[in-house]
Amino acid sequence: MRWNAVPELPEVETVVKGLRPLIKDRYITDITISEEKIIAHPAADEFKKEAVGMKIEDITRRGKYIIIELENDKEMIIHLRMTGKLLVKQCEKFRDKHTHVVFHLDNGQELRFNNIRKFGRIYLIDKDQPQKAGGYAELGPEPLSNDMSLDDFKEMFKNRRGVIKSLLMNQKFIAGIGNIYADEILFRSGIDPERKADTLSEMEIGKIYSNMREILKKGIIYGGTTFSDYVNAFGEKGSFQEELQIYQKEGEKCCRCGSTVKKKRVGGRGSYYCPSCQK
DNA sequence: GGCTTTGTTTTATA
DNA sequence: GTATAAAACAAAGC
Repeated sequence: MRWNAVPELPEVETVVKGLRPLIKDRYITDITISEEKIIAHPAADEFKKEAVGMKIEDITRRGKYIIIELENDKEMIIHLRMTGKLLVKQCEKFRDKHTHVVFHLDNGQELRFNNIRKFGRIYLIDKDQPQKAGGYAELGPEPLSNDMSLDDFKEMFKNRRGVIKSLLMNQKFIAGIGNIYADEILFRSGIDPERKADTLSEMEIGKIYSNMREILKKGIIYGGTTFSDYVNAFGEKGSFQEELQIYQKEGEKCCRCGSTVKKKRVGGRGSYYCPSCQK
């Protein structure tokens, strides 16, 4: 069976860190768009007209979005969705068939947007128009930000009563967590993914908070999770998959208690959990 | 060729 | 207006 590793916060952070020294301060000399639907805003010809000739001032991350800051207060917002990659290669190297957009740089290298399923999207916006980039403007707080204390996190649970896993994956609630890290956070917190948010004790919310930060940080240190598709800016795989304790472990023994790991659908998503450890 | 994969958006409902 | 849940959608691989 093949597994697609979807870029979540640690994977996107790894991509951004890898790309920064390769593309910062470079100029975009041309853009080749072979799949126009990837360019979500503005229209492809307009996008090209506005971005060519621009200098890349920096590359950063917000949630699962990559932000490439350009001159004149413009920025490119990139979402990899499933199976997305951003790679830098020499221009003469072979481009595979899933490379849909190529940014030609002034040092002869190429920044390539590669997306097997074509779900990823690229936006070009003015900095003061974030609402034009999909859900980018509505993102919740960054889970690793020092501005979000445990008290702030507890406060966010006011008026929340939905299932906890769906809440953690809700980008408006908190930014950057997807299916893999949500399962890992809840397993290590001993909480069933279907628990309603308004049944959680303060102590349980505290566990989620600390496990969330610890696991996401660890994911970044390990360079993200790779099953088959996700790679960093150099085409290298991460190693956090070796640290996973519950995700994709159906039928295996729980590493904590030894009982069998189960899988169920929570909010329409495949969710791995230990029935004996997670209540 | 139907099913699965996930993140986001849309729609419906309370 | 707000929160939630369910459904739709994107496309490719097996």
